[in-house]
Amino acid sequence: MPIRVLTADDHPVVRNGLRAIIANERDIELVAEATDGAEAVALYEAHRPDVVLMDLRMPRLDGIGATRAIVAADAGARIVMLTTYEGDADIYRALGAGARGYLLKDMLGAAVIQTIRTVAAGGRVIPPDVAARLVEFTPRVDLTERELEVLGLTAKGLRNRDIARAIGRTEATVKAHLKHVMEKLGVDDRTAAVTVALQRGIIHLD
Amino acid sequence: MPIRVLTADDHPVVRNGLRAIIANERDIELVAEATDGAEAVALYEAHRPDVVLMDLRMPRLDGIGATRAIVAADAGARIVMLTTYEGDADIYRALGAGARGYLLKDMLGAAVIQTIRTVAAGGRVIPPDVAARLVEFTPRVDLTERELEVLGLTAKGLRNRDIARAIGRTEATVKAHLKHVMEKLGVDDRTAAVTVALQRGIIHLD
DNA sequence: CTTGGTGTTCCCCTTTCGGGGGACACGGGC
DNA sequence: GCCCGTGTCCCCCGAAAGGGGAACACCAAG
Repeated sequence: MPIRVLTADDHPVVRNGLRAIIANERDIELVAEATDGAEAVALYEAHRPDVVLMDLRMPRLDGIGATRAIVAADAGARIVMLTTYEGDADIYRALGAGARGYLLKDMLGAAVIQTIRTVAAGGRVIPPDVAARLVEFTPRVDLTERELEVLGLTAKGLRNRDIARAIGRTEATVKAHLKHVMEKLGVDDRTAAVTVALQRGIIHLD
Repeated sequence: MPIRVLTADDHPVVRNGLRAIIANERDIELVAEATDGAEAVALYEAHRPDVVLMDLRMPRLDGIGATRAIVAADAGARIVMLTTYEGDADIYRALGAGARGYLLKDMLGAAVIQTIRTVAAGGRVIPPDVAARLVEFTPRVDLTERELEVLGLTAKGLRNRDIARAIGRTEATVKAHLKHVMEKLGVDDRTAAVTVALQRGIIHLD
């Protein structure tokens, strides 16, 4: 029995590429292709594939959300996040959501196939080459909900006073949160806090 | 005689996808695949393809630089930038560098084929659907070299004083440049200047 | 040649930030 | 019960940042 695979990516070119890569393997069968996270969840339910190759960035529902939804319904789901490197935070979140693997898009087709087989067999592919090392050198940073909220508003260019109004708190509170954020990120000004958080995937523009 | 095409993208998955899309067309031939900008320039010289499908973001030399180099050597080169939307500034730069088309990666394979034919025939494909509109609503912003330099250092989290030292000018000068940047971008603080510039592709992290 | 625009440079003044603390309430975990 | 993380708020003060001019060089157009 072949390994049944579902792909989820909003770029047709990427879907085509994965289809082409999989087509060469006799024992791997592409059962469906989703174009966004919501569709991925629906198609997973409909086909119950052995492995899901999921993009992180998608419309409607992103890869993290789709992974959470699928794993919630089927704890045994084998999902591989296949994306470009967008910061260590996304890796933590993907694995935290239940992903069994994390592949970078600059890997060769052979690596994709290899990963599908490994994950289908119940294994995990926590990038031994790339992410693993990056993760070693970048201590994990956990911001609280409030800190994340304040940082997000800071990224929009709001002043402490306006952030305070936005969240219904005093400016002193906002300053305290931002101070903690800067400490955790190891920087000493709001602009650096924002760019570092963006690089590490802790926050996103949009 | 078939339309001879060269692709340039650092993601194997994407190259596979383009190869698969092109393989279905009898009159289009994929003559070579580059994995970065420098290779694209070399392969262009070696094969002189009719059309180049070029990614914007690549190692060593990016799509803009590769386009400039190719066009400098062959003014008649027909290059299509094929990338995800990363701000209007990149579109301006790509077209300014000599690209004949600008395709978004979320377009269907048919659109890619259509574009190849149009550009091969000497036409231009300035995205009639996406970029065109976005360009209408986002007035073009041109920052001077100095302003760009100051903004870039600001994004790294440097203080005005340190930026001043870095470029060998006084802090007052840096503040003036930054003030102009904020005016041009329509914001009133450095953090917003950075995030807006990032969104529009005027500057990049890394 | 003179005008006008652009890019660069600089200073003064007011507002906002960042860093050093510390305080108190609430909740879960040991 | 006690501790610790989280969230809230406060003070003080020096350091940055933002806003409003303004001078100068340069180049292109009238």
